Amino acid sequence: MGKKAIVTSALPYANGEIHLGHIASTYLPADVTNRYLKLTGMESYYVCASDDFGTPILIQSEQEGKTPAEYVAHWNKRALDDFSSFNIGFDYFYRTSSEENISFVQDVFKKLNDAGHIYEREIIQFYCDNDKKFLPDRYVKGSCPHCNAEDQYSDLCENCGRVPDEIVDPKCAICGKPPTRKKTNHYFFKLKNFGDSLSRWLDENQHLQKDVKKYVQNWIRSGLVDWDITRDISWGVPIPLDAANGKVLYGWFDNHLAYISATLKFLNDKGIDGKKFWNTADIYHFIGKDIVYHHYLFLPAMRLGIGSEYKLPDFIPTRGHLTLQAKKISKSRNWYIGLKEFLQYYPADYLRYHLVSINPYSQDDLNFDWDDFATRINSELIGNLGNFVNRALEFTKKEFDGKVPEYESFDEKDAEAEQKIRSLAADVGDLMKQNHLDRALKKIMEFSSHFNQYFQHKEPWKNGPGTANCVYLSVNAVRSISIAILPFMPESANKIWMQLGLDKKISAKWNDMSVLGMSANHALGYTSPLFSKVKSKDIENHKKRLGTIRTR
RNA sequence: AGCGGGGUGGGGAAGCUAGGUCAUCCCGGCGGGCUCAUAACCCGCAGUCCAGUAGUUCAAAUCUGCUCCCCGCUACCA
Repeated sequence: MGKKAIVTSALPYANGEIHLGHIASTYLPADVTNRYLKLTGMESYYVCASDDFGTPILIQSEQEGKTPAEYVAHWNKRALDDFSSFNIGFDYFYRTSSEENISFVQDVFKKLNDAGHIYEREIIQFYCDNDKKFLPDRYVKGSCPHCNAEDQYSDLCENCGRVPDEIVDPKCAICGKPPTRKKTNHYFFKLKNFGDSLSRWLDENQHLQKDVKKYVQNWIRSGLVDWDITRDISWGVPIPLDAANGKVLYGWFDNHLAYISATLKFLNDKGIDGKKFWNTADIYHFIGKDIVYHHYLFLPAMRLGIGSEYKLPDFIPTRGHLTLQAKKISKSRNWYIGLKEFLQYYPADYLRYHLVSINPYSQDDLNFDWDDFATRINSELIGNLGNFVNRALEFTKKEFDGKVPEYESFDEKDAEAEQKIRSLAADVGDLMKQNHLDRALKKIMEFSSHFNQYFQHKEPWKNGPGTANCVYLSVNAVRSISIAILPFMPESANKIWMQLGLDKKISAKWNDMSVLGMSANHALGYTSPLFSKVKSKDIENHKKRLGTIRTR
């Protein structure tokens, strides 16, 4: 690991609210990682942006009678508000429709074009005379030529799972009228040119997940297809060629370039050489498994295509999708939970705790279950961690006037407890470095559990010999917990810090959690339980809301 | 159809990439303890021999083959 890092996560598409699925696979893991990296003393920045362009946004904004720019401005702000209330701590949140990104993208396009990686070809596209629009695949519906299922998108039949070569009885998805076919000139990116170099990059990068690599290598082996990067619409980055005649670039050509352009804007404004920083930093792109292709093929190919002027990613942590009550998330069936809604019920840290603990470092899907949520919060977060923090601090208040006692010589159990503190930073840190955030969090819970046992066995309430040691070590363990959970549950971490009578915000670094930093006679602050329990009656209500159509 | 991932005590999950020290963790059940702590916490017990089958091996949940059953993905769709 170097000293600098840039952390990004998949860009939220600016046409809807953030829900639990978004944060579970990308934003939360990225945020936890960024906070961890900062805590270890690295200069790490978490940069993100709203993804503003594309046909769905154009059509939706028209239907709402807004300009696309107004429309995306609304969702950009809404996304940032929601993320902020969930303590996703972006260092910078920008947008793909920014001037900086547009000119950066056009510059990349020109460079790729000059290097011979772009060519022009005439293709036939569906065109709707009624809506006066070319219709990309998602906007044509019809019957599947393989299984005859009706009302299928022309790019994928949901019934048989195959990709139709030629959809039967095509209809415009917007107005329902049959489209015509029209010739149009499109620009293509020669992805074929990059098969070997992509394959080599995948082999050489030791940080990428093995299963994802295998998946992508299979794809390369079966032959890459050149990539159509053109859209015949008005809302996008204009292709910087006279002959392009107002055509724009496909959203997936421009959006990931905002990782770079937003970073440059942010760092240059701070007076840092952004390009130099980028090329000497560890680059992390956190994504969900749905966009593996874009990040393991298109994105690196484009960076290779401009001579690796900006380095390729070191880490592309890829995680699975979230299901709700074991069923796929679906907005139209109201089978989803908006982030904003969730935060009206429970504190951000509850969700952060739960989502990290059920989220492995793999492409496996993870399931959000309301009962499981309640159990985990009540028995683990509160019963184990919250209880230990509270009992240790309360006991000190009651029996030692709120002051950390002087310790005496340690017995075997004390020595073992001290050792747990000494090794915590390394134990948890090892897992963090490997991106195993779920296991790291479990390690912290094990630590807390050990101290519950320790406290129980020492029976300090009987005020026998060794009581002072028990309290001294327990209060120190609370301090360790506070630092350790900072990346995961920043609010609770700082709350504990204050209860310990330290500053308002944690100033310690990661390794400080393995130091006995609470010395004798230090006075604790105001203490109170950190969490309150999740009630089963509320859980039942939350479950009922799923799947029912809400009126607003 | 192709590719990928799974099937572990009543429920939910680890472990399996480096085979033995593995049967672990949480919930639930039963019994006990403690009373500092949010009826929290601690201790103990019952229950699986790790989908099935055939192998490799001194040794397999962990490797290989086959069978059955689940699930996900499939390029311009974020």
